Amino acid sequence: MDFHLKESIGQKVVNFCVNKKKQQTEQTKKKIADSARSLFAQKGYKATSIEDIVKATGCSAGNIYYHFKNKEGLFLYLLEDWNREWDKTWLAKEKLYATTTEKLYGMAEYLALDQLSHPLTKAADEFFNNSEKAPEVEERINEMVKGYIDFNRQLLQRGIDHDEFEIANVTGLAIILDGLMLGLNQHSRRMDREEALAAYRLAMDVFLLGIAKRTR
Amino acid sequence: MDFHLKESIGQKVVNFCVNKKKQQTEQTKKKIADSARSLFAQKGYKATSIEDIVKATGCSAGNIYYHFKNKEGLFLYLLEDWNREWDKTWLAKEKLYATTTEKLYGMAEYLALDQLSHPLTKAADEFFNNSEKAPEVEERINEMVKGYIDFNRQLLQRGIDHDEFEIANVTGLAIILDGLMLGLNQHSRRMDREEALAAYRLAMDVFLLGIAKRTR
DNA sequence: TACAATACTGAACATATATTCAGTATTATA
DNA sequence: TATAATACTGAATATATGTTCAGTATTGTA
Repeated sequence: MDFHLKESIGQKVVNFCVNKKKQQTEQTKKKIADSARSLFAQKGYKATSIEDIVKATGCSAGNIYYHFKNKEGLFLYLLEDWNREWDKTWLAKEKLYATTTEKLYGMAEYLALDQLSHPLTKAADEFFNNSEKAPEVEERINEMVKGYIDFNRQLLQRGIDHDEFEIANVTGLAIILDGLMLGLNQHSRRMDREEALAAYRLAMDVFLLGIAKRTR
Repeated sequence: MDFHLKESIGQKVVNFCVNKKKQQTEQTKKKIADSARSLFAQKGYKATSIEDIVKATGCSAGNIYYHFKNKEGLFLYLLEDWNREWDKTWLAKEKLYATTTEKLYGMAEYLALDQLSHPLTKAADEFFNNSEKAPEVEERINEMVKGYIDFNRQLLQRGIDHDEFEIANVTGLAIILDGLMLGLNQHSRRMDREEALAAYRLAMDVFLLGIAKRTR
């Protein structure tokens, strides 16, 4: 209405206007991400087409490619988003456990439930194992795997420092722990909630007994 | 040369002729299976096209469909062939080990090496996790998984009978053992021979300590 | 030799599906 | 208000690829 107002407030108005575009972008990006996540979870990576996402979001194919580099990029975004979410949730949850042993049981429980409510894991497996990916994507995946291993390694190291476990090869066991969770995840798809929880707990029982301090 | 000879020998000649066709079929089927196995192992399931197999074998697309129902059927054939091979090899190997503990270490070692030399596992994972499969195929896969679990269950049960382990939930542990091997398999793809062997051995160390009889 | 069954060919079919791009609409800037 | 930047459209592109089928060649049968 009054253009002098615009100038008098200056930067603030500009920021507001810029934000309106940023806001729109964020909103659209989120809408695409949410639909895509749900579809990937239901149908898997390959089986979910851009067309599917177009139908689910109501926005055009071109718009998806405006916000994401390509299908791979969209999926990577979801994976990284998921990792961020995990870090956040875990950081809050971790404090509730006193010992590393308790933390590991807590992690197992969370994984059991997260995987059931969050079947993106299935699509992730498909994506990780699919051999037709760009080198940069391969690299990004390697980093993610390294991150998971490192997470376990640090957890186990703290357990050693607190005299809970007796471990010589920490990295090796970090890999084994990840492998155990990874393998169980596949089996948990054929289980209901209670079975999955029991399986993860049992796995952790065995793992912990396997690395427990021995009484000589 | 002499048509009377044909008649005088009778059934034998007939069989010989029938065999010539059967022989041809077997030979072609094997050629296709071998090429396909190698391609699936290199490129993965989805990434290997019928066209690829056509080029590798030198026979036509139609011929592949003459011998196998479709691409899924061809892959299932390879999986079942692999299972048969495993059963045979294991049956021979198993006798060399006295205790179940030794058998489990033997199994781990074999899996570590087999998976390296036999990267069909990667394609198998892709295939198992792919959600676009016919119901009958799904069923066949479920049976295979059941078979793997049952194999472990029997192995563990024998260990219990011989007082080697202390296990309450045999089936649960059979699943965990399979999951452990499955998860390790994924990681072993990023390892060389020695690393993989060490990882599998360490995993079995932990697993066995985790289910060992306790001294009270 | 005539007929039947089996083994095989390869082009055509059907279709799915990631990606681009010329153009339009909306919003920011001066 | 004019220009630039950003957000978006949707049809066209490009192409890959599983599967079929009419027809041919080889082998078995009587």
